[in-house]
Amino acid sequence: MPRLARPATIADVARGAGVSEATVSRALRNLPHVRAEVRQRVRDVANTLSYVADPNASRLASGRTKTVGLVARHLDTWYVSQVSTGLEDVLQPADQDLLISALSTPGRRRDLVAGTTNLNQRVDGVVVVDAFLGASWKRARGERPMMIVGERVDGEHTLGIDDELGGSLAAEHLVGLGHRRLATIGSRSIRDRFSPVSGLRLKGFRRIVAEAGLEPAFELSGAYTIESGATAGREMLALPAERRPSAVFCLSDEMAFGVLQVARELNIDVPGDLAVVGFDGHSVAEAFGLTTVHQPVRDLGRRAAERMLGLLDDPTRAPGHEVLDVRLIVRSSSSK
Amino acid sequence: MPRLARPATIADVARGAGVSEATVSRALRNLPHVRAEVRQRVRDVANTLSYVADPNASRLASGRTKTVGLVARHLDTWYVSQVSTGLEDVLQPADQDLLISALSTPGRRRDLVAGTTNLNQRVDGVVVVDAFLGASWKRARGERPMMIVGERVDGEHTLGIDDELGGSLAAEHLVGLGHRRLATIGSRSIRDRFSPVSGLRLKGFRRIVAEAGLEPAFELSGAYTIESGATAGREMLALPAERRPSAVFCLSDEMAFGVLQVARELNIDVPGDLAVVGFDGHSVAEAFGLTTVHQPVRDLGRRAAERMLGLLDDPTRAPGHEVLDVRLIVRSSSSK
DNA sequence: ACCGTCCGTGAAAGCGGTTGCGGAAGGAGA
DNA sequence: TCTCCTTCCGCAACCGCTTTCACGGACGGT
Repeated sequence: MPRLARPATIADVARGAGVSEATVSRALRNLPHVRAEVRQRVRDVANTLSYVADPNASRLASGRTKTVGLVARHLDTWYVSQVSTGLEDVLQPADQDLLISALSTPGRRRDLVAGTTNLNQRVDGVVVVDAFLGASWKRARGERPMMIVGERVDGEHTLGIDDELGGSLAAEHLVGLGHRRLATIGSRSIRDRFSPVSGLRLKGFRRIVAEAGLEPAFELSGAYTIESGATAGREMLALPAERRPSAVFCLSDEMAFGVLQVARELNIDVPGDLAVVGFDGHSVAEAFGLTTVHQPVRDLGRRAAERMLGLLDDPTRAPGHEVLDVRLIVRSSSSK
Repeated sequence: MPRLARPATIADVARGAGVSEATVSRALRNLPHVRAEVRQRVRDVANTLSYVADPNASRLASGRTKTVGLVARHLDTWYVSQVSTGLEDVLQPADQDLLISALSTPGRRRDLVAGTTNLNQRVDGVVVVDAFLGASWKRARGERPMMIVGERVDGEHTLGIDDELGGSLAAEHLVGLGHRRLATIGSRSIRDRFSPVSGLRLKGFRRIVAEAGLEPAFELSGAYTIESGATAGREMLALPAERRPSAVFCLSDEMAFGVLQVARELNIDVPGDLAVVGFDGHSVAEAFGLTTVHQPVRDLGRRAAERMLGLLDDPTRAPGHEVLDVRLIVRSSSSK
């Protein structure tokens, strides 16, 4: 059977089943007011013609796109790729497309508003990840439902982890091991551009450290990349051994990888001379024995998709924040 | 100025500029047969109304979707995420959307045919990555242009690296270091499901090894994941030291990570007791000092997108295969 | 001057669905 | 038997844009 040059249209199905186009439309979408027998006949005809409604026509007519948009600063990070995989896990079975849009491409850098308005008429809802909302978020949302992953914003539909708890878990672990000279890498200030996530992780970390009567010896900034972790690590480890921290908490696993790299280069024993704790539960963390605060990133994506589907169904659903579990995974980078 | 509840339509612009809808359409798409003065006036009106053509209406009317599809077996691999980033690099400036579709979601597993037909009427062209084509590829392509990344298929538009050369680079390096007992991890047979890429890499490796009068001591299979690398590594390293290989070539960096993990667990010195070479140029390979055959994955994505744009412009363009460079990056996992 | 071109523009017919509205058929209640 | 609902289904009006075709006027050539 040769492929039809042009795919079948609803008119073909209607003709084949001896009903009107309207009835075909209703039958195939499981709308009421169609006799069971007719519905089945329409289905059969549609099947043999391998008819599928043209999504564009359908979108135009109904106004619904059956697509959700994902906007992120960067697409090539582990975190974003995990979230989008989680989204697909539930979106695909629900017959929803996923349209991905980065805020920064080599050429230009767009803000969140531009990024989401770019999605106008293309998506029914958007999930925002790894793109912290500035003052402009209200405009950004526009008319359609929006889910925010990784950040808590009151009055919005958000989803994330308890970052402060995560930071405290790392601190408890290191303090419990007897470390007194502690460092953090990630973000110097609570107010910088990586807030609020960094701020919360640091807050939790500092709280435990303070309760132990200590204070962090170093607080280095970092951009969550391997490279920036290495840079911070180099700065930190250039000090003479007695002034060096004995343990470092990196706000992302990738920065921790950078630190491990530098430690290896400088022949500094991990965990003997330096204990390292990361944050994320990156898929290669286990391979390198990195102790880390694990967050269920793929599950964040799944859950975000589920709630998005709910919102598409009923946009008036009350906003709220949902928290998924974090846990510390102890490996050889912090204790033998 | 409050946001309009309903976005402006082409009729609004036409009215505002005192021309017909047809002229607006032509003016805004830079088609000929519009007086410069009129074109500018239309642009201005469109701007103040912040009018953007509804993509669905436009797709329906023109038949072009301005979207390219990406199909892959899995979305959460480093390779795919790099390729898609490269695609976005050039697609976004060209005002093309990228629609991503996985062949395997938790629920179901679809074949390539189902995967691409799922994209029917949604995309103008599809790029296939990490999804080796079986006998069904002819049907899979359907009507629209298709770019294949990472595999060479005669008569198709393909793009990749010289996998055989890559394998030989790894072998030359290890043989040159004096290793005599060599192992490979990746794919036992040239005919298995990871062909043809694995087969070519192994072929290149074996050729050099044979030229040195040797033959691989072990050829273990692996599924390109960290986990499978660890499994193979455990099997290989369980042997007494004198029967163990002194060097291993992993067909992906992630498998190499698994091997490094096991080596660390077993206190086997790398590279002293075991040299490890990977393949890919994974972003964390440097952090862990992994010697690897680097392939320009993001560039593969960029180039694939460029050629796809060309194909969309002129689908009759002659098919062909294009090869990007690989190079060996020597790090501490193979030599001090 | 006359005619054939070419340019700029508008009218209108789709593209392939969705949906409000009304009519016909059939069953329930009086 | 006669209303009055339901239930099922078709008619036709969109949805917002693209594109073919026709037409008037300007222009160049003879």
